[in-house]
Amino acid sequence: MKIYRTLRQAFGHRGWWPGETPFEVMVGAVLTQRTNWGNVEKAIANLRDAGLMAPDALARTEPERLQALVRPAGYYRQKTARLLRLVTWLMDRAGGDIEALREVPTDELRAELLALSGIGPETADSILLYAFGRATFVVDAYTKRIMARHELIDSACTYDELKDFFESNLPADVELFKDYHAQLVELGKRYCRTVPLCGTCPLHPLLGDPVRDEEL
DNA sequence: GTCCAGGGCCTAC
DNA sequence: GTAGGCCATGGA
Repeated sequence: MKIYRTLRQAFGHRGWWPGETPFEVMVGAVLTQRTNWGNVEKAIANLRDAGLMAPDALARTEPERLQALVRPAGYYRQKTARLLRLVTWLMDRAGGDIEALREVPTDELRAELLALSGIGPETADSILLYAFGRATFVVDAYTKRIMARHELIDSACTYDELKDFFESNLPADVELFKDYHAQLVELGKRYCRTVPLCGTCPLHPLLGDPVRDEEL
């Protein structure tokens, strides 16, 4: 927990995923794919203003209308199709009620989400962690970049390998996983965009001190 | 004007 | 199995 403690000390608790409801978090997870969050917020506001931030209403919306609302988030044709598939799944599976999925095992839900075209590992795990409250670690571009730059992982490792690396070396705690991922994104945004290895990065002082798996 | 964001899919070798 | 192209908008 050395890395986590260091980040948390630097940035404070983040907890993080903007969204008024679990359903909005789920929608945001699709809209934010390869997209700046500022653009996602515009699309979310459009959906909210149109009264479509609810599973049943969204599922019944015409694709053409949805495309116009989702447009600011980019890739709007793809994202419209992805949102409709996701919300249709939620309606079919649980009548649109995320709470009703409470008894379903996480692995099962993950497999069902991944089976939807347009929902890959990161989007599925974001939904599981931040919308469904499951202890699933989310790996994103920042996570991989940060871990590789600090030579904690092989830069060629896969999504699942990196996810397992975190999950097998941390207690399976939802709040910890949420905040840890948020911390890594914050670090990535501030220090890990262009500079290969930045001396002012809060993790920098740890480098002389070999970081072992259990010190994640 | 150029770069690129909290991915994922499809196609070619 | 993996590299490369494609999807699209808006802010720096």
